[in-house]
Amino acid sequence: MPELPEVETIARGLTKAIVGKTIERVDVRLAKMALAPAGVSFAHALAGERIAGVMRRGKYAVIGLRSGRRLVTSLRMTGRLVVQRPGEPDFPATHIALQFTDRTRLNFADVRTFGRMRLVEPGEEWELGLGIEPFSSDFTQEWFLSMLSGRTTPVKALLLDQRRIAGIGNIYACEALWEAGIRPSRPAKALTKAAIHRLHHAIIDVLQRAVDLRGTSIDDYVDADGLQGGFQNVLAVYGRAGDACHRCGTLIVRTVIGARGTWWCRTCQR
DNA sequence: CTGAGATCCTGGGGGC
DNA sequence: TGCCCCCAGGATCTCA
Repeated sequence: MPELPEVETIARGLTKAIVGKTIERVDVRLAKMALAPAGVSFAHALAGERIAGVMRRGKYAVIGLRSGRRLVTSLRMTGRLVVQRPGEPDFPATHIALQFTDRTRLNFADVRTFGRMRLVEPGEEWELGLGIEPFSSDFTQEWFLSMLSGRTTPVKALLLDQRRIAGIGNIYACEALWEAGIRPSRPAKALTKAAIHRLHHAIIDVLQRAVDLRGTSIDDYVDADGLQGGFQNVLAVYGRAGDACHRCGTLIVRTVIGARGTWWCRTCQR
């Protein structure tokens, strides 16, 4: 599932690969994945546009266009944005293909077809309700403390809520809670100030280490060049049910919180 | 405001 | 070994 580190890696790769290129035509093979504008106008609106830059916001990849419009892409679970060179076959399950004038293509592929692209007009607010960036100066210990305070919700569910913090998904929520030594089901208001500070630090640390390793490739994720990340090799808990905790040797367990698989250590996370 | 549940899909895993 | 069935999972919406 592409989360902040994966989308950041994709955005950086796309910056190198497609900035300055001009879109010649767009093939929308699965209409529902081009959310707006609906119908053929999506492809028509993009034809002739030039790529100005690529950035990330939360788990969204934002492709900036010379006109000031932005192509906002949500990858959901299995979406991929991969650049194809001339002569290379389309990536499997490509549902939207941006063909550039130099014959390279940007393929938006998604086996489960949950991903979406949306063309946003200049000045149009698309990120209303999206929470703060973990790497921004807004993500302070004080803000985090007040966000968690008084809530009976399991702390893990709050980490996954994109309206509060943008970019954390299931993998990095599990990993950060392990690093901070906090039980994922713990009601947020039951955390000590010291624990909240540890978690704040762990979130930034885990996300930064994952960005440095170009993301986590478990099932589907690959970067803009089709390459896998490296963080799957250093995961502490995610997907490790039955394996020994790196810290204490206790076997990692999998439980369900908020309908999400949750991996953690019963000994070091309290 | 908050939480629960449904929805969308399909590859892959589990069960028999 | 082979086949069928079930279901995870992010964002969004509805409902209590």
